[in-house]
Amino acid sequence: MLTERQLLILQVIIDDFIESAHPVGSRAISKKENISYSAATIRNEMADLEDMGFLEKTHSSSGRVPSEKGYRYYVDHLISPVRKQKNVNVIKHIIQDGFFEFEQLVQKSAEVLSDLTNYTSIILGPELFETKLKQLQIVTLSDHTAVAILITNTGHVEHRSFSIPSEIDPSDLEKMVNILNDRLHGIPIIHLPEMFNKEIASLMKMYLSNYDKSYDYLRAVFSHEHPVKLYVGGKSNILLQPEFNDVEKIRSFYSMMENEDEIANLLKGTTNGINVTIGNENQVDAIKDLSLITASYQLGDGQMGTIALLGPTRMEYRKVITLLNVLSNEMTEALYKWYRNNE
Amino acid sequence: MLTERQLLILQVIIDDFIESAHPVGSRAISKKENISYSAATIRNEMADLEDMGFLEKTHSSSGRVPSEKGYRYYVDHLISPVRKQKNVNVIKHIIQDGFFEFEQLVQKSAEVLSDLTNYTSIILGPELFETKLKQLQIVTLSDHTAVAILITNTGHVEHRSFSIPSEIDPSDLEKMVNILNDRLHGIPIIHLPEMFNKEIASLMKMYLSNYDKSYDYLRAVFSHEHPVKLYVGGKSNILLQPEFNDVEKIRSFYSMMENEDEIANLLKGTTNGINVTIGNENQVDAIKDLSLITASYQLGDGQMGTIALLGPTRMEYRKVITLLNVLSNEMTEALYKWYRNNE
DNA sequence: ATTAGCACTCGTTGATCAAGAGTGCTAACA
DNA sequence: TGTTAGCACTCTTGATCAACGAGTGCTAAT
Repeated sequence: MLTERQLLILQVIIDDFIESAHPVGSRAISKKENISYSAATIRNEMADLEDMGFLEKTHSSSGRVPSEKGYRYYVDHLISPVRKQKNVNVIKHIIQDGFFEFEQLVQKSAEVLSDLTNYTSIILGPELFETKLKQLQIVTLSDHTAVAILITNTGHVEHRSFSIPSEIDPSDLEKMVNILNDRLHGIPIIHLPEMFNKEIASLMKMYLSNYDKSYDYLRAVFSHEHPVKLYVGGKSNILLQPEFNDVEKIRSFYSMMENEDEIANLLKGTTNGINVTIGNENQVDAIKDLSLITASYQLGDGQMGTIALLGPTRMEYRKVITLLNVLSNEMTEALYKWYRNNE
Repeated sequence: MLTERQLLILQVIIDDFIESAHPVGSRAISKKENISYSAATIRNEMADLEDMGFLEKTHSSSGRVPSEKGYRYYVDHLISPVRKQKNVNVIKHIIQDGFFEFEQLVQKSAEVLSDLTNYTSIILGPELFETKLKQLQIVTLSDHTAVAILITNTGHVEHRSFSIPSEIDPSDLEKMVNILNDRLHGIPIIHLPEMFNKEIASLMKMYLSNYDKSYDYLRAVFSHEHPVKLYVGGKSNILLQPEFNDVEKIRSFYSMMENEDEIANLLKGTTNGINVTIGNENQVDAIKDLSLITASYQLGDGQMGTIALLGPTRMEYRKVITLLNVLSNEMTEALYKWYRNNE
């Protein structure tokens, strides 16, 4: 168990290191306003904290650096009650500025978040558990081509082009759309793939040429795996962090960020509320020396999306957690207002 | 005027430097198979080439490095007639593998291009000079919200959500859509903004609430400025180039790449055919030490898009030019087939 | 329990030096 | 006259080393 004083010292050390990125020594700590002990005393405490695994040295006679365990303790116990930040108003302002589309709101939020923190922000669109198909439309562009448009009750629109075999009569196509609309209207998106497999496939086979591929594409549109869209902000902001002074690190970071699947994996399985994973706590290798903070937002009827910030383990946890809290609440509220009338 | 021998030496030096990224010395050149002169002779020629501005030294006793003028001459005169590359087949294969949508084709192409070269690829969607409005649809999601969908004759789909004032009757909305469709069908996209200003604005004012913003958004959709979409591939590939061993360089590169407007600016005003701009020939500051190679592709009736590769001035010009040639031709052809029937 | 003092450790910085790559120039050569 | 061998010179790179400073751990005094 940690004493009062150890708690204080640990907190001050981590705060200092988060700000300066330099190992912090006993003398520097003893000079802080709220510290009234001599450097020697601090040294003893630091040695103890190191024995307990909260601190580390970079070399035998260096100052101390928080270990992952240290950060973990800091996040769990030492972050003082969230106090108002100036930035909060920025976020509120952005969100309440009115928006006309989900995408807009999210993209903007991602950028603001990254600018406020200099970390990389990732926002995962809501998983559309309960989104329902509102309407399916097929617009023919010519005798041979058409575009299928799928509209959900939340205003999400997906579209795919495909070609029509020459044997087919446009009226047949129309008929098919009617049938599809009839059978699929109001069906939760998540159930569309089954519907396809069971009932619709045979129908499509009759009417569409190069059935295989058209089928695949339409299936992809309907599948709930696919339309989980990713919004990333400030990928280059993270380069401002001194941790990224190594080209090799930058490379591995960017090549991970180019792989959407991997990022989606990162955010998968995040629970409600704020969630912090530090360094090796992360499952994905590429970010084992980074920290990820996620927050979820709700979409009216329980659908969930995720906001996240990715930065060095030496992260401004306090600030980030506050911001994510505010943003997720604001987003939830704004989206609630926006969608509340949608069936 | 350059002598035969100087030409040969210049070419060999640039080829060597492009491959190795190291300043090349006289001894190394004299050892090449197709060179039968001694190092001393080469040195004399190199000094002359330097006097003429085709070569540079990194310091007083270093080997030579091509100057921008050198690269320019190399690109204009020394690139041997394009010979078949293995990679050509890769491209053909990708393109001819069939595609169902423009976006898919383009995104895939961008990735392949970047993978084949280890440079960053940028593809600018076609400017839709002659694209015509095929259909406009408004789907109501609820009493208060609706989504407008705009479909062009090329299968491009844009959509925007907006809110409906409570005073409006759905049938009125329907009426409005009918009117809009009536007036706008077949109108080239490029003319839509005027149409809006002149005729449609007053119409919308009657029917839509928060008219100002809805109007702005719909206008943005219709405007031809906006839908010039950008596809970027392999942003992290460029980090493999030894030129990018400096964190500051990487930062400036990435922050430019995050700014779509700036990239669009880069590619604006490119002419038909292949175009190479080297280093300071570029107008945009952020890439004054890079080279940009662009190629245009056609969309059936003369609409034009641009494919580009961005890399260090020490670029494999020969290979890149070949690839861009092939790809732009293949894209033009594929798009021609794809769109040929669209009205 | 705290702290002053001190010896010790280790990373950083800057100077020095040798090796190596490459040049420019001169003089000899075909 | 064009080409080449030879050599002195330049500059970068990498290694080595000493001085320095920040910081620690430990001991002894308060």
